[in-house]
Amino acid sequence: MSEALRQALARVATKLGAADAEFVLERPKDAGHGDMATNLAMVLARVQKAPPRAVAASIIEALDLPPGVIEKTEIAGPGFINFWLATDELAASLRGIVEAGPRYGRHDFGRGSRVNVEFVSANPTGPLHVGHGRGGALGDGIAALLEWTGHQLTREFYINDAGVQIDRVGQSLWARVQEAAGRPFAIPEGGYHGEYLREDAVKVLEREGREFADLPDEEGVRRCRALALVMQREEQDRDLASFGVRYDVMTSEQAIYDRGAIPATLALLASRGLTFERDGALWLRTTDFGDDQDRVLRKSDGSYTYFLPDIAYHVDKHDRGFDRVIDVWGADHHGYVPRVRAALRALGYPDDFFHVTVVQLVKVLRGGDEVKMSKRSGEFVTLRDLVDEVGPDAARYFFLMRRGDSQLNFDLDLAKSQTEENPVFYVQMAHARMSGIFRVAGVAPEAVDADVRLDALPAPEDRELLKKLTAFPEVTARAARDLEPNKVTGYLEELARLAHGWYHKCRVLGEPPEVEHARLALARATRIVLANGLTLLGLSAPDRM
RNA sequence: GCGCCCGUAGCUCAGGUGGAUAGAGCAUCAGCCUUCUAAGCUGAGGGUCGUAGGUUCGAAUCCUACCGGGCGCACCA
Repeated sequence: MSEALRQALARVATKLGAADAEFVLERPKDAGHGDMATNLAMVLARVQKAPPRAVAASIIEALDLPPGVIEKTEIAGPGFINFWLATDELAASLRGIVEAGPRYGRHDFGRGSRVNVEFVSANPTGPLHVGHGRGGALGDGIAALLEWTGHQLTREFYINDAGVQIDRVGQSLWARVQEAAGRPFAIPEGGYHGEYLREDAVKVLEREGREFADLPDEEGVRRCRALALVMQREEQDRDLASFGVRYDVMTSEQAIYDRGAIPATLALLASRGLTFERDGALWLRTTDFGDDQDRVLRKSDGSYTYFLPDIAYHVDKHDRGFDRVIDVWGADHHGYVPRVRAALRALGYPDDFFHVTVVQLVKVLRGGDEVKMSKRSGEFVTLRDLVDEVGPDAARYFFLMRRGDSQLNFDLDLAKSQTEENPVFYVQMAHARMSGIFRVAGVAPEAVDADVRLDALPAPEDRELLKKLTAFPEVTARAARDLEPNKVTGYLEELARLAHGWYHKCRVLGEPPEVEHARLALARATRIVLANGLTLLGLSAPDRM
């Protein structure tokens, strides 16, 4: 409903000679300011060199809208124009929600755009921790938002299976195999001391036989490296699946090497004159593209830095035809952003091709105290433990409800509590209550048509709730634009609050037939929006709790 | 030392890209309600938007400096 108004205002701006005017059309928090308000007059006042309130009057004069949309306009404050919508317009919105059903809130403005969202991408060296969980929830939420707005989307996981770290896991696992066979052993320098490798070693001996431990060290390490890789990947996939995250593409770093992409990328950079030699190493001139120092691609000992395969990987994504690539990285990698951006800029990719969303660290709280990550005690660190304790819905919701770039306090007690203070519970309960009305009435929500007159909704709560429902498409659009799923959780909490209040105040069943029918339609629409929001975020929308 | 992120009510956080008297939830206080699932309603108190300057009709929002917290700063991955 706001779209028609927005377009009408844009037409007026054009007529007044300011076609590119950037104005805001918003829903005022103060009910006294109408249903919609715009600052267009104040924006135009600058160009027109006229008092804002006078400009506002001429805007209203020039506004051409079909009849039955706006009931009243008003010039207020320094030059805001406030609009009150006609009730027929709201009734039409109610029908629109019910007709769109599960598609309500979707858009197609992203049509034709191919986007890749890469997230988690944990090293295959151990179990996922809570930070990965946050990256997983956020990456998946961003992906879902882009899908809802019509983008063609690929969810991708990058496996760092080629580096030194995986070698060290292989050595560490081999040591644990020796331990499990009752032999002297030593975890190598820089190796992995986690308990999980002990368990893996036992599995290895079960699967491969006791004589596996008798292999020469070199072969044992080599085979342990491969086994560890498979086992850790399986573990991670299982954890991600129980968390509701699935991928379209898994890309192996090793495969990029095997394909010869490394020398190819090096040649590409060199042919463009972007590299130079110094102190026996090969450098990329990233300072020409916004980095604060040049970066080494090939070390003086002839081996490559991690930077080069990373460039090759992004070149690969570009060559696969994506218009846009979004990487979700942990805060500990954010210093790495400028050099990758510089490299891609150097290759001539558009600036909006590459976007990094950084997730800050997660602090887990129990009983008000921080749960420390402790290797010694093996205390609660993994995503699996978290999901086992609070469930996948609460875990996802808590990771999503804050912006990625602020630090997150994950309150375990709150996440588990079955009270209104717990936002997940609160939102899901609102959905369950809407469902409960139909259960008691003995009718399916789908059987209730939305062909109602709005005068049949007598309470101000009816109208407030409906107005909130009509804001949902704007929320998904804005959340997708900003890549911020927390805008959806925030909206759902506001909607749930209104829904609970409405439920409490406005009786549905047993009212006069016209009122009962209209409120059933409103309950149906509310249930649709709550379900769509929850589904978008990868959460369940239970009918009873 | 340098770079990036953050700093808004007692707590946790919003704040639609510069607009109206800075908002919500929780907590506190005073009342009410107990229903289609108890997880609701009304009101009150609570703020130097980290600090100081600047930009302009207008700044929590943009710029500069400083303070505090976090992360990073390799020919590591």
